[in-house]
Amino acid sequence: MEVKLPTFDSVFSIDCVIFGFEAGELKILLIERNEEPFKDWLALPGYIVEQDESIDDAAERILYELTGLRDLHMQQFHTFGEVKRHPQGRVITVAYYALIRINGQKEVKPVTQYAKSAFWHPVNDLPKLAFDHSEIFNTGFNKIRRRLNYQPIAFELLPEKFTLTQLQSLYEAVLNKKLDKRNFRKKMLSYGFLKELDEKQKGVSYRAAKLYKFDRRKYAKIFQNELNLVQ
Amino acid sequence: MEVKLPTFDSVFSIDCVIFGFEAGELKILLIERNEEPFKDWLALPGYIVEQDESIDDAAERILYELTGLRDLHMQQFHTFGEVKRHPQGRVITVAYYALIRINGQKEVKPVTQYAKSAFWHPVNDLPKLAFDHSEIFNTGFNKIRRRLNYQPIAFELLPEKFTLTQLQSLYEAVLNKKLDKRNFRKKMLSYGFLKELDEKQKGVSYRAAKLYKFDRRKYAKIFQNELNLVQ
DNA sequence: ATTTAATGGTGTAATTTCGACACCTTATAT
DNA sequence: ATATAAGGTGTCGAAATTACACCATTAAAT
Repeated sequence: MEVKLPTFDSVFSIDCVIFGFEAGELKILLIERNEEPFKDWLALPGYIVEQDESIDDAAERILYELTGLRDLHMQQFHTFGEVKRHPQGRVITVAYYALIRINGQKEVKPVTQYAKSAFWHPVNDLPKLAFDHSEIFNTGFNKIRRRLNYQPIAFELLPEKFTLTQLQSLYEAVLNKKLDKRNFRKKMLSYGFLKELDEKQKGVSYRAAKLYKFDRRKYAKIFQNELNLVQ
Repeated sequence: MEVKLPTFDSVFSIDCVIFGFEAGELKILLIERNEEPFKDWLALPGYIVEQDESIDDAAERILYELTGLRDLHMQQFHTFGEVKRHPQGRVITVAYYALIRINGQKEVKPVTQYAKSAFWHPVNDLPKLAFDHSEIFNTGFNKIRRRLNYQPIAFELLPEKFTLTQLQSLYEAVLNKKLDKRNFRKKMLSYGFLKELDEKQKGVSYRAAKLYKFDRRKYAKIFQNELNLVQ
């Protein structure tokens, strides 16, 4: 049985591609839709912008309502405006991304009923998503893959204290290629924005690695703008 | 006397930052507005997206109507969605840029009455623009400045046949720094996508320079993606 | 015919960066 | 004590980058 739904005119919406890194894998946040169209499908967290909020504010609000996550540093990356991208009417959507630390984050959980659930899903094995969300994801993934090379975004995905091996495996996951351990360490340390801590990794059944911290102040001092972080 | 104007609800618009290069200077296309608000102000070419056209199509149409230019390769670069950015209501605008050859282009001239005139203006000396168009311009300028380093966009701004000095002065104008002549030539030629022609510059009162052409095919063969074009 | 003015066009050497490559060390579990 | 698993480290050749200065060519002016 098909449900007949009202159509509407011009609407702005926001869709979010939220990246996280866990167990050596890059993941994104998906929701299970609880509304037509595409009820029960998996989708990117997204919803409609209100009249009296900026799109940046809307992005924060919508992500919170659908996942319970707050205060992420979201960044707009592309606007999708094909006429038929939404079956019910003209919806132009501004896509945002954010990078977050999965560990230490409480469980993600929708606050509204528009979504049944929210969860992390590896980027390597994504199902078909609602609307044009697969395309939105691909565009966003390409953006951060490139940005990884000239902006220090990796550190937003790692815990505050991390090992060089973790950092390297994050680069390898995003760029999808193996990097040389010695060259990677040499280069990363040469920038001078990694602060070596007096602490070591805990709870591993092998030699514990030194922990490092990203020193945002030093980074800002060294580079006004940006740099080539890898090869 | 103040004119009272109707307000409206959610509206999408497009604004265009069209770059050109002439007489060693980088320029953009401005229009003189013929409508409230900001009647008589200078502004970026821009207007409202129709219900039944994609934003990419709208960008092409609007640019044509306001400047008479057609078939440019326009690219979206950012969406501006502050609540108060338009005095009459909620207008979210998607900004596009394009790079074009000014020479050989017929004079730019609006086709509709929304604009009184359209003309090229050097980027170094821009007046205050209507709405948030100064901010839109700055964002766009930063984008192409970065893109110049890894994509062959310079050739869209130059005539089809150009000298190495012209190419260099374009890079200098966009990056706003002096480059070394010998190193610049060495590097550009080393890529292998510049085709040396059997022709020379004409009409100059000094030694004529060799002309070159950008070989798009070779470029595509050599680089699947992109590269660092300068230092 | 000669000179002047303006830009065209070219090479080398020192330095830095990149990339390939392998082994010993340390901590834990058994 | 031994096995296991990852941590951590240096060198050398190749390639890329940077700094740097002078002669050549053309047209215009004299």
